[in-house]
Amino acid sequence: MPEPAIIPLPADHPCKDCKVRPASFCRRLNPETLIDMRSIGKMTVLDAGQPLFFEGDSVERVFMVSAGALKLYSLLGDGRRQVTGFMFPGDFLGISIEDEHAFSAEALERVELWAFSRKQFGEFCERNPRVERELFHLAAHELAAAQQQMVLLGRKNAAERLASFLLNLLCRRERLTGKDERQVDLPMNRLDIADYLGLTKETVSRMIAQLRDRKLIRLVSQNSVEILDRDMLSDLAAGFGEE
Amino acid sequence: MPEPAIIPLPADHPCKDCKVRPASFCRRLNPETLIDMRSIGKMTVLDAGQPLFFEGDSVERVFMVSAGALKLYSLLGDGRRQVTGFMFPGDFLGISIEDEHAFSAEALERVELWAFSRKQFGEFCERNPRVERELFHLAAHELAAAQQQMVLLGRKNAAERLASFLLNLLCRRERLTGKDERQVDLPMNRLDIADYLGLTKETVSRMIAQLRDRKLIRLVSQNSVEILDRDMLSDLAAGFGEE
DNA sequence: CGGGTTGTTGACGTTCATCAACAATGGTGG
DNA sequence: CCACCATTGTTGATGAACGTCAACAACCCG
Repeated sequence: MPEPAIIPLPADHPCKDCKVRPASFCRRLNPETLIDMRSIGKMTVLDAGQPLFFEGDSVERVFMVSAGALKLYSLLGDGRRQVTGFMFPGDFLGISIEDEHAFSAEALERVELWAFSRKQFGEFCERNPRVERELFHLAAHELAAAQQQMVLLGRKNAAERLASFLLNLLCRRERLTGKDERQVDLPMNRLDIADYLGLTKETVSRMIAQLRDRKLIRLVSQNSVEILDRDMLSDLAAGFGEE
Repeated sequence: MPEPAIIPLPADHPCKDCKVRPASFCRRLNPETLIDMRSIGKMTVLDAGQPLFFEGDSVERVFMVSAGALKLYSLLGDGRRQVTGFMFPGDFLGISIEDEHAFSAEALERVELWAFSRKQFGEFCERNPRVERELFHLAAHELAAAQQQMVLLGRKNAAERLASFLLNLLCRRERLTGKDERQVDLPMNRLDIADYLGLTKETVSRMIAQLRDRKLIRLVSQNSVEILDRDMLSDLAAGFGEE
């Protein structure tokens, strides 16, 4: 099994469009912390479609994504689904004060994770006081992202939701690679996107087509989009579509 | 100016309907911590409608609500508004790793707050190592609530949103009073509720009327609701409406 | 190649938004 | 105490955005 890569803390790369402010870029723990953690971590691999845990499962382990992508989701009583987030390399999962997971997590593609038992992780936090603060920063970043998603779900129309989503993915990719990007890969399918944006897969499909026809994006393939007009897309995402 | 009351950490009062798990009840700091903080806090009062800060303002102070209620909101480019939360006694505001507020805060009624300068608060955290952990718990609770709100905004219909909202307010009230309650006060107007639930004020009005006609609630006054059938309301809120 | 899965497009329906009129409320001053 | 008026809430008629259902097309992996 390969040694999982250390995800570097990116330089303060400005997130051009998603309006997540610089200080909130602490989604990743800093590299020193990660190196220390290496000793207690255990590598785990999931194939596409495999669940990592379900909503309601007891929280046994903490994970850091090393490669691949996952989706997080909750279900309503009659089966309606809301995807509450996607996880990419460097992201943490399962850090919780709760005893039960508040959502389910499932691999979108082959995923590599570092797994830490809750106990190990707790002890590690004891030994490394700064971790507590870093965890708080992680949570604060997630919270800021969640608030933006509330604005999206509560007040944006379908086209604006798609634009926001694509720009968010672009920014996350840029944070990973550390350079400007024009292309976004979509490891999730249309239904996952729909359940993330509070739409149906048909509407997602139509809106992608609309953005394509408006020459804001180009479909490199079904699961890869090139951003053609980032400024227009950004204005659209922020609710300046018509003015 | 009156000494602000210390909000007691409620006993592990089970939140019957909102499905927020027990461990996440740490929205409030524990009483000892609060007593320590008293020495560095400064009392502030706002009248109804007064802003506490705006989105984009630099974060100068940290607040704890002592009496009254506030709303938090974000705006889109063309003025569409999403209320991202309401704050009640015991809740913290402005704790942020960011230099700018990510949302605006405005008093719904007369509000009393304890204010701490960021510096003072930072020093206080240094002197009291457990505060860091408590802050993490606060953030984790907010995050869990935000994820539930995403499910609401993404996948619930208008009646389900209203039901969830009323039960949430009921649970928060029960946590404050420490006993079972049947009645909910609504310090916010219909437009605020609408902007919180991703609806219009007309739809909010109609849905309140619908829940009243279905005998799930009773309107004590325009701004006060009695919960008549908590179980039915809870099923409705959780997406078990028709089954 | 071929069949199952996923994505796209069209026709139609439903839910909620919009617009408009009216009713209730509450604070103010006569 | 009540009349007045601004504000907020309610209700109805209509419309638009998005959901639903269905058919078809593209993709993918053996």
